[in-house]
Amino acid sequence: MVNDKVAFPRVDPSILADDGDEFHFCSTCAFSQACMAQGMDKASLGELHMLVEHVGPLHAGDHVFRVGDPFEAIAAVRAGTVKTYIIDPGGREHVLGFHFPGEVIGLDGIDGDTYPCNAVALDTVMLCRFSFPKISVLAGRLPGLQQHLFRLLSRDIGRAALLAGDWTADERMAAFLVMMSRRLAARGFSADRFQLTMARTDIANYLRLAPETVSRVLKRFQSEGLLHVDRRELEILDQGRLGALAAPVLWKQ
Amino acid sequence: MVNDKVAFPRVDPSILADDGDEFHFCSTCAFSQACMAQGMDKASLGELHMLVEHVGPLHAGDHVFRVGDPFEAIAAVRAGTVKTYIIDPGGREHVLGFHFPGEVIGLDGIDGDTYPCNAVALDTVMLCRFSFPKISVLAGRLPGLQQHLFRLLSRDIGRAALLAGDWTADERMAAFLVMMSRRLAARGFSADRFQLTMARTDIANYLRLAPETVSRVLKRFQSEGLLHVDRRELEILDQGRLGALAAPVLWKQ
DNA sequence: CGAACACTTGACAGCCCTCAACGTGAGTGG
DNA sequence: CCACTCACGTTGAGGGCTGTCAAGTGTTCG
Repeated sequence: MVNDKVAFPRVDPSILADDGDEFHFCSTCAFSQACMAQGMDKASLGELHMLVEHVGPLHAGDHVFRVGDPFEAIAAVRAGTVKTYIIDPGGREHVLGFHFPGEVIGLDGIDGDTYPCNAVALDTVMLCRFSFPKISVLAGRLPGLQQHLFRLLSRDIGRAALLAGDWTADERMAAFLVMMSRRLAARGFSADRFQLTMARTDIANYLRLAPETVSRVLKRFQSEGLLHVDRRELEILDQGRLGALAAPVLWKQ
Repeated sequence: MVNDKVAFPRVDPSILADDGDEFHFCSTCAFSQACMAQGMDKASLGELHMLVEHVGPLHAGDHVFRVGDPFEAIAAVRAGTVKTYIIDPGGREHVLGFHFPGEVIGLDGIDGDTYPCNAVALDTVMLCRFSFPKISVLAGRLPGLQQHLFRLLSRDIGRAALLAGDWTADERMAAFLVMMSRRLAARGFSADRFQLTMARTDIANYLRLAPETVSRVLKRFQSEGLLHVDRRELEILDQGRLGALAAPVLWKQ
């Protein structure tokens, strides 16, 4: 059974992470990166910083928020992997996404007053939490921040395209691995060697495939020399061919 | 061959529609409805109104904007149907959505400085055009408007879910018809009788099915008494059963 | 009237899901 | 240290849905 602890509504401010402090954003933060790049001045960054709360560590199975929890904040993942998912009336789980360091969760709550999905830690997770009412007010005064929020939202609309097409199992799997590699590389992790922090069942659920199909495709990819996989340890051996397989799916990005 | 006229960048302000004027929003406008409902005051509405340009009429095949056009504005559909689509490197068309009166197009351009898709009129179309730089500045001063823009964006994230699942052809088709019925009904049109303003090929492309499958499913639905279809004229005879078929797809909405 | 296009109908095959059984590793308790 | 358990993952057989290919029908428009 999964851990029932819900971490988001009950922040423990005494537990702070080590690479961000009162005056420095963590180096991987989705907000500071984007804001800096867009020329937000130091004062603005400072104001943004006032809103942040460090949350964690959460452990595998801990929930960040659940369906129906009041929508109060969005959060950037600092470390670990967060899975967002919903349970349909038939009891089947639908995985909406995986969120790696530097990425933002909770955006889809903006349309309502409660979260529309569950978010659970897959391993040890650290978060930066931003109160949405406060960041919203601040966005009214800082055009750069408003623009950034618009962009984060708009970007998520496009990301869904990976799942929207009627791709084959091979194309879906290749695209999933390439995207994961790119997203991790963008935050300074290795593009060729990383952990599949989620279960095969989760990958299958995300890609709308059967778990058996995920197994078979991974095995065939390995036999074809595209990659080496041992349990959840993955090494991509041929980014070129894997990218070529994924190309029809990812041509927009 | 489709008409190559591109209407959006070259507005003809002399052509105005008849149910909205200098001082009144058209009754179906997505903005005025939402803003009123959220308690925006008359003065704010007036400011918003200053930004609007009426565009049209466009005719079937006219483009509202194309991939790569500079992103300058979003628009609300006042009359007719707009199809958004992209062409992949293989030359295949992917239909992203159909947009009926009262709905907004162009939102996915916010993430960049050009439109990421094409938008074409499927029949006679009237639009209300909002300059994005201007509405963006205004949003900084009017929290209600900013909130509304956030919600419009966030809502589109959810809408993609219709296509994301691994539904059967029957479920997809039923969900498509139910959604179309609901959206038209929300703007005052009949929920039971309406025109399929798009070609079978477009529906197939949108639902990621083969055109032949769309044909077969519609025929079977008719033989089962769910609906009556003659060319592009559609009548839903059994909303209950159609809704039941669509339920697995639409349970969130 | 002819051509182009949209749509329909039929035959067939392939991909992937389902069902079932088995293998494997981590954690637990004796 | 070992046996046990359980979840996770793998492997195999079979079938159904839907895409592809092909041909035919109907409609619109020049």
